[in-house]
Amino acid sequence: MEGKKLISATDTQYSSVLLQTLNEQRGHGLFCDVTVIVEDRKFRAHRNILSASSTYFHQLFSVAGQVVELSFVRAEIFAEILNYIYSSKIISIRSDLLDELIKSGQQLGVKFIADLGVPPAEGKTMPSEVKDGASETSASSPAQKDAETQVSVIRPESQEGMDGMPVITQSFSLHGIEYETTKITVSDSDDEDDDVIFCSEIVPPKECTKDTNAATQNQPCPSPAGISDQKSCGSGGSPHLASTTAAQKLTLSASRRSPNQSSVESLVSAPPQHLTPNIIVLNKPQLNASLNASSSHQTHVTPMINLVEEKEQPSNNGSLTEVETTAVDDEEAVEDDVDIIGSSSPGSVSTSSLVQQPSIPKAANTEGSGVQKKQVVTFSQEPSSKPGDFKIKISDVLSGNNKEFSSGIASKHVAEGQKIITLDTATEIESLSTGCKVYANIGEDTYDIVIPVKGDSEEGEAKPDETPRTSGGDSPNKKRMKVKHDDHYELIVDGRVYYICIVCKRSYACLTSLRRHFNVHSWEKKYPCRYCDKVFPLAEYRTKHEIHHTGERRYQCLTCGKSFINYQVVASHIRSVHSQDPSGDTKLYRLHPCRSLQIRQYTYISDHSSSIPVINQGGIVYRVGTGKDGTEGTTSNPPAKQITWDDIFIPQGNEAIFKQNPSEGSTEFEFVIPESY
DNA sequence: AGAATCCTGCCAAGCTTA
DNA sequence: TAAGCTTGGCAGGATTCT
Repeated sequence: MEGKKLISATDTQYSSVLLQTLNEQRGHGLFCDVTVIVEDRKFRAHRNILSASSTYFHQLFSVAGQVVELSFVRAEIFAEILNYIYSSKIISIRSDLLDELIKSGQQLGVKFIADLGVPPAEGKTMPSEVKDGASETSASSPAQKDAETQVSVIRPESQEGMDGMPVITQSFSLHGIEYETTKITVSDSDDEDDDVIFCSEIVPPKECTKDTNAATQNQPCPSPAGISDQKSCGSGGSPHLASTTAAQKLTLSASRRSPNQSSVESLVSAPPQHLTPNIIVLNKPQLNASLNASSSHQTHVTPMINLVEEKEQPSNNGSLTEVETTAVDDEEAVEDDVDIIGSSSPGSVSTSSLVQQPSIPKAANTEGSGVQKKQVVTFSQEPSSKPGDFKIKISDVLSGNNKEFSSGIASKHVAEGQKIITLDTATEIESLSTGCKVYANIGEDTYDIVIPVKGDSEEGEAKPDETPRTSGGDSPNKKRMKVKHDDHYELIVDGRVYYICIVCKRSYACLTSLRRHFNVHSWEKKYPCRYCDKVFPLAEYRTKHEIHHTGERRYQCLTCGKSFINYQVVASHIRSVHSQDPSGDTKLYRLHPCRSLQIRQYTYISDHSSSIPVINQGGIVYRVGTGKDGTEGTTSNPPAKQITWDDIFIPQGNEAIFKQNPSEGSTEFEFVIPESY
């Protein structure tokens, strides 16, 4: 059959064209399905691309949602990395950024960039020849330090055979060159309509003082086999993909904290297998912070390693300094319905790790040294458990002696004693949460986790309210359940439930408080000042801020009649001038109604006049018909007549027109602050 | 030191859903 | 229509900034 031939054709341009097209799409935000938040910038991208280019993203996207936040890389650097990912080029990056770029590349598992850190043999100069070999030398010492130079780094296609090693072709001084050629300005689109899921991390990456083995970083589909390659970074709590063994990680996080790693326990990386983190390290939540009503952003590492879920490496824990764990079924260790992932240093990508938030109370800080303890937890799956419902039982928790904390070092709240959990972890937890992870304080600094009931996962994903009372309506598609509210964990301390922000680990007694707080992370809503460019994550912040623009003085001292801008000032005035306690039983000040902007968009001013003023988004006041003409309640259809605030605000004489002062009667509320953590 | 901002428990009012 | 949820204001304190 001589007539039949096999013909092959290769489009040599295809890959580059494809990449270019993708880059263009990225530039237009087209088909972007992930938003990476770095510092204040949002980068839209395609998760497929990122995951194919970065081992970090590969793991991260196994569990993360559509929005991830990176805290270990600067926006400027990430932009370069992203440009590389979408263009295969690094063009004219300033050499003084090279170190950082390389480091970030390592952390993100972008092989090419990470390999730039392989020190050239000559050290200082940027050789134009191909570097080679996956040297294991320190990545932290990339040679170039000249801040005045820029370096163009390209990787000629002809170098394919070089196994991906970067080729630095030029080194020259071009300080003035703008590197915008390939820079794509990703629109900071506020895709609030996106089903945005926030994934954040507050843990600064640990320095990887040792080198990461560049040659092994690029594992698009990391497998356990690749894990060991990262061990070299262990001492530094290595960044990306550091898949050290559990023991290593624990040892790391426990015993070694890089100085710059404020507050944080290193995160344990998840196993490469998607959706199945082997290890979960839970740091002590910030319960103490909020419970102590003070949060200071202090660095410290609370020593807690509270829980480790480990898989297939049971033997590793033998050397643990802090925790011993037994393996637990890893199924759903990170529930896939949790789209909010606290992603820490890259190593923790796919874990549902809890990270010590940066703002750790001083108390927690100091206590660190003292609280460190071994904790032995074992997990058992109760027979009655539903699949996926893992109970954690404490077989032994070294009882910490709180008294030790009262030593000088110990902070206030520590001195006052930590609350020690007394509940039966498994049972109480089970009764309290169905939709989210639950932690229980199982020791003075140790919290436990219960994996969400798998059976509920279907609907649990959309279940906003995890409280058990959501009895009825199991319809998975309840409109009401629209939002994924996996923004918190529940922490049970002595039977009391606290809501722990999944991102920063702050604890809240009220879920609403947490929800409100969470916008600080997600920025799902923004509250811009109408007078300046500032934007606030909470409406109240904006309101208070705007007061400074308007100069409005709503707080009036009843004793002398002076008006002040806020409570603090009037309270201070009352204390200092009148030597009285403003928070006492008798009202010593009057709060006049807000004159400017505090009327909700959807509220009316309950005036009896024929028309009702309404504030629209811009703070403009309109009148709308009172009738049931359908327009009421909506501010979106601004009716004709515009009025001013003075039209609706009656500059009171002295009689409090607004008796309504929610604070009245609310000031006596007893804040049950759970012990003095 | 004072101002500005942030934090968090609580509340009330409006909105949504069953 | 009731219950649950969302939103935003308030108190009172803490923290950060100037």
